[in-house]
Amino acid sequence: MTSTETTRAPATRQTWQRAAVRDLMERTEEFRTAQQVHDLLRKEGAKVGLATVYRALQSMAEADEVDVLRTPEGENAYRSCSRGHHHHLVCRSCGYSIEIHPEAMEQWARDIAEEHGFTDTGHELEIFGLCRNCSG
Amino acid sequence: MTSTETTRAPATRQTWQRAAVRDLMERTEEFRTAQQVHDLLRKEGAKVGLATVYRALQSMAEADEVDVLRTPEGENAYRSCSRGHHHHLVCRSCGYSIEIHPEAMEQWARDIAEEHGFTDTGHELEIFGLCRNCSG
DNA sequence: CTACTCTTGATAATGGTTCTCATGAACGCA
DNA sequence: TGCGTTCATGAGAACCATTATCAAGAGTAG
Repeated sequence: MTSTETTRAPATRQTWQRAAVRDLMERTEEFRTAQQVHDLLRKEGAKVGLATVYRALQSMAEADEVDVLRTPEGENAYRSCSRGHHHHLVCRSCGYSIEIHPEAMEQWARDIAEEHGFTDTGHELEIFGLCRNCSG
Repeated sequence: MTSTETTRAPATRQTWQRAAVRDLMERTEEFRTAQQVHDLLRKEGAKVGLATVYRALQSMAEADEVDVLRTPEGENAYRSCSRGHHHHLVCRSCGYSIEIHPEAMEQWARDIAEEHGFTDTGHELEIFGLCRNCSG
């Protein structure tokens, strides 16, 4: 908070690696794990380190540029998403997913929590199933 | 695969280790990880192996005797619970939790999924917050 | 009691994620 | 444009929860 206008947040540095990760994420519809992203980038010829992919996805998640989802296997999966809080309907076979915005459920969750004296609440909801393609 | 009527399900054998785990779980209200259960048992003087605790909790989860919950840190937490499908309201500070039975939400989740052509759906919902004690 | 088989448990292996740290690249500034 | 500071990178090690291994021990049926 100095008087000069140099008070900008450290602002993550712009590297081609981060750009590559962002670009890849914006080109795909499905959830991808860090390792998958890493593999895909290597296949495209981008020699990006695994740790870097992890870091990039992490900071993108913090910036709400991608959504994080913990798979039943315990891996973190990421997908580029619209801003704001929302949830997903995910195909457990192919990973195809749809964003859902359950305002009613959100309100209900808050109410339930408050009824029991809980504060500072958040929630996580995932609906899994088989999409039309995979169930046919 | 003999022809004799020995085809009964193996029926988990009754050991004091499994009994100890079950007993401990029934005495607690909060979610516990396998490692916590293991530590607690050792403190009580029960020399139970870690792998055994994992196995016991796993089979109890399959039998719906305990609920499984994946913590944000990626660990599995277990808590004895009533039978049937339900969700939890969990204090992120002390682990105190309340079962919730959101029939309305369940129906809504099914509807959303079907609307998008998804079949064989399931869902996971956890509401986290601070309980009265921890937020005071 | 015996025999058979499942369970146990110490330890190794697994696998996703994070840490380490030397090297290299970005950015601010002149 | 050149310099220096500082942050990002990446290869590999470390971490840590969980699972597999397998010999030894305990349950159970007969």
